[in-house]
Amino acid sequence: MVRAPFYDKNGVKKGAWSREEDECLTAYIQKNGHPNWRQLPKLSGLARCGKSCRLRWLNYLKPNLKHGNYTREEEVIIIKLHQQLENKWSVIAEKLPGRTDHEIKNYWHSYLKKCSNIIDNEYTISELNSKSNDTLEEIDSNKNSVTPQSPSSGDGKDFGNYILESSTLPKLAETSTEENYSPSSMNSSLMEEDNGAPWLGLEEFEGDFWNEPFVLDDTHTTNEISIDDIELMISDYYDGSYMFST
DNA sequence: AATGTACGCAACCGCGTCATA
DNA sequence: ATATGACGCGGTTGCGTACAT
Repeated sequence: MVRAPFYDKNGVKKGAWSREEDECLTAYIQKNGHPNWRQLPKLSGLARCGKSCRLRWLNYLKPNLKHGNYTREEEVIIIKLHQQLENKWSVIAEKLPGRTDHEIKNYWHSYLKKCSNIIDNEYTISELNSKSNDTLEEIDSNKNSVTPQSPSSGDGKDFGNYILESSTLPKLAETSTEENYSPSSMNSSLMEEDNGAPWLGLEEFEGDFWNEPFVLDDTHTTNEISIDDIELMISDYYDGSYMFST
């Protein structure tokens, strides 16, 4: 799924990271931190460029990162923030604990972009929050014409099996071999339990997310964030008075 | 069963911004 | 005030997987 490892003309390794490299990088950073990414490969003994090390650490090795299993709340937040902020992924990521701009960006391009077309700027965040079921059924019928697909199932076609077959953690547990290993397994003990099910299969998806008034569910997010918070954050962002913080 | 196609994940690349000398 | 280096962000690309034909 990822690029095969190779060495460039300068002897710098590119492509997929091995387990040994991940362990080396993790151990070094946990011991020494990362005051200088450019020097880090030399000091840690990795044949990578600093940029690559930084990317690997921030997006995959850093503790407490969540992978996959986006909650509905997270998805709606991403869609609505993107509607207002466009491609400011780092800003959006700050409001989703455990998510990285990189992952959100990928998720957007692979899946949410399609969902956002359904809402398509017709509803404000507050409107989404207060829609009656009748009105949301209208959105639902529009949604059916778009036929969104599963984001994490490899090919996006087995949507109905999303939770059963592509839920990230169980899958990683099964495939954490030398060849298919994922660093997420290394961090599993550090990751908070992910209760959130993005969709409960196709049938429940159709009758749940799109038919129920949007209510942020605190059980799925570590940072409490309300609809009002989002709108305030967006308006403050544009007038320069909002300081994004975690 | 073999081949083609679509898609997602993970990595790389280029450029803008910031800090420092 | 300017030059340089490092970092961070957003866009793009490559490859593996799964479904369709």
